[in-house]
Amino acid sequence: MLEIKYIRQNISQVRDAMNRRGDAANIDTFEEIDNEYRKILNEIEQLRHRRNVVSDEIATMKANKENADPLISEMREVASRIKALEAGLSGYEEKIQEILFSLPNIPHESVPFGKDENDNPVVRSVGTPVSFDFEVLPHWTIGENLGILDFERAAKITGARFPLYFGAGARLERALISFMIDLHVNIHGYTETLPPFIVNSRSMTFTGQLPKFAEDLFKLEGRDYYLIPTAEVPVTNIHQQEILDESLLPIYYVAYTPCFRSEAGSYGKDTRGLIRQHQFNKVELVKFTIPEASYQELESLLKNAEAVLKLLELPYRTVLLCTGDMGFASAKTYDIEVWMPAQNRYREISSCSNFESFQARRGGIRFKRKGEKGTQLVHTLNGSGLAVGRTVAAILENGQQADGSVVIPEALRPYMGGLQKIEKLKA
RNA sequence: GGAGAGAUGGCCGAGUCGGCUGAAGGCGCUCGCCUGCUAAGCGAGUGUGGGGGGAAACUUCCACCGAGGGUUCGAAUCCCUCUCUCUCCGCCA
Repeated sequence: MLEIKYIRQNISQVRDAMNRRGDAANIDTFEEIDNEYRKILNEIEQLRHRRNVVSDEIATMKANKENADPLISEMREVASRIKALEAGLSGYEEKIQEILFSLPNIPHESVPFGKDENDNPVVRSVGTPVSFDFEVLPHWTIGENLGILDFERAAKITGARFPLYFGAGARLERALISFMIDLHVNIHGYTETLPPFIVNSRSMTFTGQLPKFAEDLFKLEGRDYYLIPTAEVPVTNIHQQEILDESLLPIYYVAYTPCFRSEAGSYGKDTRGLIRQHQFNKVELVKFTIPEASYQELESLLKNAEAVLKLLELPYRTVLLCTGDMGFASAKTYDIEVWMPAQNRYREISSCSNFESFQARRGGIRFKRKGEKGTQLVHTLNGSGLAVGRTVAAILENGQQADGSVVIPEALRPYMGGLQKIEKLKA
């Protein structure tokens, strides 16, 4: 959410920014409604002032045993007038709230203008895709052949887009989670957290999933509870409505959680394999920082996420999302894309964003500087470090051998009980 | 699930015949003074959001005592609903 004061004072810049993101419709109605709102509010405040003054007079008159009846009957009318105006005002208030909640963040100046993912510049490419001298198989085939992935049975249990792992596959998923968390905790200095996997609508609103993207979420029937689509939601909300001491910042959290997404509107996309599931595991990095440090923190966050791929020896590239491809709440986002041999292209495996004060404003996450009065909003950042299911897919495809086995990256072997390659389970 | 208690400012904590309480007091914090020694003392200041005025320091008005309604000329104080927290009992991984 943007600051209403900022919008009022910089209406043309905001309109410009919304245009760059491809939607400025709300800004025009905002100006109109806001003016009307302030007009009414002004009238109400004058009446309230009058009421406050006269109520005091009534109090003193009563104390002096004087007759205050005329004033009281006058105030009776003032009160009903106020009530009527307030009823009208709340409509405008709601409308303004609605617009504020629907406005995306303003892109940082370093974000290139663009329409969609084709306009995302590549920042760097690391590692070289291996060339195979046999027919490259997609990870779902590899996994099914090895007996470690079973989408058919998963569909029986639940439905489409759910994973079921066996044996070394299940172990691989678990190993990756531990490996990633250990790396981020021991080497990168993050604090491990294990948050709730279900959150209320307030938390969803603070991080930006609600009210605009409700259709992407799974909601629990009859309750104000949602399954989290990412650990970003519960972890960022750890500090909602708090005033943090400056000395605590920056705060780094790493959290493993399953993620649940309805994937509405993506029918037909990535129907096979682990790429697009209703439930997947992810290790997420979240930072809270002072404003002036947030962009350098974004760079280090990105490096932290990339480090996972480097250690797993998976080829990847990093792209900077253009204005038209960025997420709603983000001011700047890098995507990390891993090489998927069977698809012969790079696929997103991490997304690292700086939200600046967008989430902090919604969630009331502030900090206090020593020696200064007042509080300031923190900047929040997060990034996947990494999406685990997609990492499994990448390992299966990049590590596949002619005989159908899959070589496990060396860094991961200690987490696999020393296993070097995954071979077909005995039937 | 049953029975109670409670939600006030950064923190602790007053505040029930509704009216100079935006909120006593304490702690913490900031600035200044004092003090020659990591302490103590003294003075002042110290919530958030919004509207208006001012270049600014600042000033003025409105709102906010868990949330939302209601009663009233007037509510932190009375009534209703909800949420959350805590204690005891039961149940349970």
